[in-house]
Amino acid sequence: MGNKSVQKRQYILEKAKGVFAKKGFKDVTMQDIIDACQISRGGLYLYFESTKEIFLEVLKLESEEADDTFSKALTEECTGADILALFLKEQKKEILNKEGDLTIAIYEFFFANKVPAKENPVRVQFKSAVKIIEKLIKDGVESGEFICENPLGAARNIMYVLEGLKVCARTMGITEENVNKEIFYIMEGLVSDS
Amino acid sequence: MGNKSVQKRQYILEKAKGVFAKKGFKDVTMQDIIDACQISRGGLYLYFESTKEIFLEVLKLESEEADDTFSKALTEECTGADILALFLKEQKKEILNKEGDLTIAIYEFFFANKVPAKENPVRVQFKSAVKIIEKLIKDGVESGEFICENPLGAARNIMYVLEGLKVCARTMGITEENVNKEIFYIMEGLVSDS
Amino acid sequence: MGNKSVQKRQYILEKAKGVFAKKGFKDVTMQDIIDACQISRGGLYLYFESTKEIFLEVLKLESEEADDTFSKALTEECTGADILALFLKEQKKEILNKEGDLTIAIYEFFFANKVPAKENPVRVQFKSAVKIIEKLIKDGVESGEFICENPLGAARNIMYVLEGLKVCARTMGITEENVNKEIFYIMEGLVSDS
Amino acid sequence: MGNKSVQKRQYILEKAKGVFAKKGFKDVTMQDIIDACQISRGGLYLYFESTKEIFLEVLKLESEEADDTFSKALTEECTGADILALFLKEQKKEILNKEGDLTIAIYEFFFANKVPAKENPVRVQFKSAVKIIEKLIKDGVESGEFICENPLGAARNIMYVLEGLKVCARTMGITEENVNKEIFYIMEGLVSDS
DNA sequence: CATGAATGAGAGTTCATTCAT
DNA sequence: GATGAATGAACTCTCATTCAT
Repeated sequence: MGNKSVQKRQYILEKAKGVFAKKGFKDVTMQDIIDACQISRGGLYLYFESTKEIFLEVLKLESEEADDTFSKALTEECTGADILALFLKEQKKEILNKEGDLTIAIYEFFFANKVPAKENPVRVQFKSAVKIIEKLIKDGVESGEFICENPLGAARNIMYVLEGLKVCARTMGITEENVNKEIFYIMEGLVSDS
Repeated sequence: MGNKSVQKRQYILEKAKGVFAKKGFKDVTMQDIIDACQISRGGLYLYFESTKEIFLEVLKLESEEADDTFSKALTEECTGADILALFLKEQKKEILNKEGDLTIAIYEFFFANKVPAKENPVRVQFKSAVKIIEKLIKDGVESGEFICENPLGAARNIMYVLEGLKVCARTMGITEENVNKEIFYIMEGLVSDS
Repeated sequence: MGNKSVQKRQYILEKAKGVFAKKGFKDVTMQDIIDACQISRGGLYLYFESTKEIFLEVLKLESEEADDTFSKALTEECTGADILALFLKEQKKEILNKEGDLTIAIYEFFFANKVPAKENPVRVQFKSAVKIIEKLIKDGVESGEFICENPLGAARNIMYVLEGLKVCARTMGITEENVNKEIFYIMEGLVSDS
Repeated sequence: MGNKSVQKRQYILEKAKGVFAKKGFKDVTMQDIIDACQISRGGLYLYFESTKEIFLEVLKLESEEADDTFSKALTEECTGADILALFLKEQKKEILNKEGDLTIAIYEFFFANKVPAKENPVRVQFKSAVKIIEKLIKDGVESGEFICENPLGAARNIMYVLEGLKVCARTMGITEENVNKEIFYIMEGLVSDS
């Protein structure tokens, strides 16, 4: 149902995003969102009927924004290596930004909610990132910046490392230096090959 | 507290482990553990006062067992490459074994409970694994099986990839083939270097 | 209040009647009636301020219609026995028609809402039915169709039996045969007297 | 589960019975029963999980008690006519006792909860009452106190009249005189037959 | 007149935690 | 030591009722 005021809906989703960023998924109650939005119980239920529904909507918004950011980056005049470096820098921020992004909430949610592969936004985003990185590496190889015999394998390796860093940052703690080292290791592997 | 019967304590921890493996951390209630152990409410509280405490004790047991397994493997007469392959095979099993190990519980727990680095068992285990892999690679290089200029970097890379695979397996689903490809990519990087 | 559009008022009452027939009285919410009428919340409150008020209005309409039906039957050229048989046949239908009439709603309503005897529509209808049946029996006696020393008593007995059948049909279930037997027992008592 | 203290269970059922007698079935909340019992929320849920379950248990108790009363009456040395008169007197009390018995609650409950015929306690009790009345009439006929060609029909007629009286008493109000008249009409039909 | 978003009281349910036995 | 009944805070969800537009 294309219910109620669109602005309020957006407003709720924004506030809810903040809550999920702060508390993950499982600990978030409708009450938390009510408090964050300063609205009434019934008011919230008018728009959404569970934290699950709200979370999925938040994710939808997020992925749209992410797509925009990515497209913008790609349209700018840069070499593959530049863009990859930029991408990794962004990822570094995300990896280290322990409170304030949805990573933990996403993990918690998808641990508990099995979603068919094709509709799984995490998977979709992962796969599209792999593809883009592969493309960037290929560009870099063509322009002579990179040396790489298996761009797809390298792209996947990069994505899994980033995912590993993200989860380690949130379970065991990680320093910026740790991340730098990994990124350096990755770039090194692409630049020289000996 | 050197409390009560040690056997019962162990018994509770074993049963609790099964519960955590099945339900993660956050969804586990004291009642779940009571049911699994077939003991009384008060009986459980006599030994532990929260799921958190129980979980940490379960982890302690786990890491001791893990250490044992590792040591045993290392004492056997094998080349570095063999042991690494064996290790990766074990990891593969763990990555794909989506239900029945503590991975999700561990993630959920450490997302929510920040533990000082040195006492953080996940971190401790991660670091020790890195060290061992580094050693194995060095051995492999010495024996001519591997070519690697930066064994520590490679070891860390491997561990982050494995962590990435583990978390991806539980959030977006992963096939055995996916894991095989990643492991192959890693081994390939160690064997050939061109 | 000679409020607003009379048509809309009637329209709401008709739709509401359907809702009460389906759900009884207590389970009906203003939302149910809103949905049935496809009008707005505020729109409904403009005409009625509670399900109670709506229900009483629905009953008023009903009893008017019932009176009409009865009068029509009485004006037709029939013997008392014929009309009584016709009346009982109608009652049989009502007794067995478990979903789709207001019986349950009426019971639920008047269980909870004590209404002064003279204004109580159920009572009014009951008493008028008794009077009519009494008249029919007297007619039947006069014409030699019936034998009955106490027409008023018989009329009351008939009405209580019918009421008993109605309530039993809705609490314990009743077959058509059960009803037939009772009606037969009643008619038998009027026809023969031995 | 043969849970917890039997006394407390009985205690709750007794108090709950009072609540149902006072408020019917649908209006009774768990809170009402909590208040009546002066126990905690969780305490109540320890024994019962819904008003429906509680109500069914209350009914069970009731029917056991009713059976006892009946048996006792039957074992006493009385003629059929005496016992029938006694039974009708009891029924009169029940019919007029508008607040304080479960009649309304029973109606409300079974309007909304269709129960398989054989398990339906209302039906069971109704049928057994019919049988007993039939027996009493037969006894009366044998001893010459009654004249009746169709004891079963008469018994059913009596039960439906009583049911009708009960429901009318609760929807439209009924005086003791009304009930007396009906009982007199019934007894009259059994004694004389002209 | 009419709309429907917004409110908040209140019902249902679950669980960590305590404590008398 | 061990038991499990009892407590009450916290959550989810629903609805009658109001009110700005």
